[in-house]
Amino acid sequence: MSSQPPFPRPAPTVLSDDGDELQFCSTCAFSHACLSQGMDKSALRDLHVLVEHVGPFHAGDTLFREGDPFDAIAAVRAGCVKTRVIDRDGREHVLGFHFPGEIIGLNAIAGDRYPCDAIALDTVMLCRFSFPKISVLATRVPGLQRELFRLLSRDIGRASLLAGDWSAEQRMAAFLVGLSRRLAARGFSATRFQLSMSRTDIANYLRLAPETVSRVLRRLQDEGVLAVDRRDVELRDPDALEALAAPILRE
Amino acid sequence: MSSQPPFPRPAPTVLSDDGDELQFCSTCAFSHACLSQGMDKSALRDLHVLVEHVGPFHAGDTLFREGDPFDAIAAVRAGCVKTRVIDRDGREHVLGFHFPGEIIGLNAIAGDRYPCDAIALDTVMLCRFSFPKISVLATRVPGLQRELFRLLSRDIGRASLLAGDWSAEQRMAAFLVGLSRRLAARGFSATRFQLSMSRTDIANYLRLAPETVSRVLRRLQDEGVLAVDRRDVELRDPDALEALAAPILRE
DNA sequence: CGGCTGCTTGAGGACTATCAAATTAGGTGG
DNA sequence: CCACCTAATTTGATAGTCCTCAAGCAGCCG
Repeated sequence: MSSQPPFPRPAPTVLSDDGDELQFCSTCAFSHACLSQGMDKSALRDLHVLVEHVGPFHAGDTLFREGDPFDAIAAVRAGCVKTRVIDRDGREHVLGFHFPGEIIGLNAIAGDRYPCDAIALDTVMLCRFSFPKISVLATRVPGLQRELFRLLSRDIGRASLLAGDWSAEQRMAAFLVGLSRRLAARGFSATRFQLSMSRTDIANYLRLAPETVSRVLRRLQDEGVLAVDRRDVELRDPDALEALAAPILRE
Repeated sequence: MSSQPPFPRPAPTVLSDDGDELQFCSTCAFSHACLSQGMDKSALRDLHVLVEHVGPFHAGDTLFREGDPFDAIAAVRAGCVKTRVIDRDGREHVLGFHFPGEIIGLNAIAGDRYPCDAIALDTVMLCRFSFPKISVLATRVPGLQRELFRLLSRDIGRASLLAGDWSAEQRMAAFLVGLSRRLAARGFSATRFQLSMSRTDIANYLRLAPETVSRVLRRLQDEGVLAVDRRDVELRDPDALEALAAPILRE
């Protein structure tokens, strides 16, 4: 699964234009946000016409690769996507993890090529939006333009969150609290969830050694804050975690 | 200069509509970029009508403050602007430094308030763009929308640059190389320039202790890479610096 | 069952922060 | 113009956090 074109089309994606289809895709949360930005039903219909549902992808599949020509952003509809770059020395740098409802590809707009790889960590479904088309639509639909500006702007702030010189424990806490909130916002449990990424990926993302991740998790478990069993996590004392993460999350 | 409203208006800013004014303001480089995105002269004129030239501000002046209602982005026309947040423990976190031609306030679009403070480090002049107005214009002028998307997207990538776990020497090299390039792009010398920010600000921005900044600068000077005299810097061996910074700048 | 990969645990060392103090620069008033 | 005061910067000594290296362990799949 390595040299397929970016966002390979599945079997011809014919979008039905009925209420069901609209309702279904609104689970991608992008439409919801657009609605709240003042888009009306007809504009929403225009938006859905230019959506392609792609997937499923499987763990390890590449969704797009650094250097691929940029032509689309995508909303994660199911699963978890890792974005990363490989530097000249062959070292990986994990940029982020993306869950259902979140958009990938926004950092590609500045250039004409994707600046990073996107890799499925489990079974992933996407909603693919042609960027040229959505741009044109955005000129007609102010609510859509506003939502795009909002998404882009929010990612600027997010990117600088982990940039501080926080302790390993604070980073881990912020990571877990962030995960918990994002999953909870999609209707999943806020206190019990699975880590779809490896310890190595977490470590890389948090700029820690894998050994440190392991040690911090053990410490938090010994303190009764967490219960960890392989990739299953239970937040036993969310308040304590929030307190640790507070300076990073700025609250 | 502490409790003035954000972007205080100077004496009534009447913009002449003649060629001179257009030419002058194009030094803010925003217009240049818009032109290259396919905007025509008449659109550019529309853009300039909604610009307010504000300033001068002086070192230490606050341009906007975290929590101020967001209504405008601004292009730095002269001087250097620091953006920062103060966390609950009263500790400062420098988010970035912004030079002529660069835009501040983009990270405020996601909310209705500025998420950080902006502070003049020396004598600063701004071009202020009402965001509601520029948004409306962007729906009519695709080139402007494209440029805004591009600026936002680029900042996402920039924000994650320094997030890695780089050594103090690498961070400092990347900082200096970045400064050199940005200044060179505006026609200033790429090898000799002034640091408009204090050591403490540099340290804070790079997530280092001020003492470490001092030591790294000395080391680089002893190695003949730099010549530092207070806030004057000369890059004596730009290639060596580039080599140090390469993994951070991804080249 | 054996190999493999991913995770955990332990010991030692490197880098940078912290603390303390000397030095220098800049601004102010005489 | 100079002396003084304050803040910024530099320098030195020490300590802490986290990385690196190395080995042991556990789940997963053929």
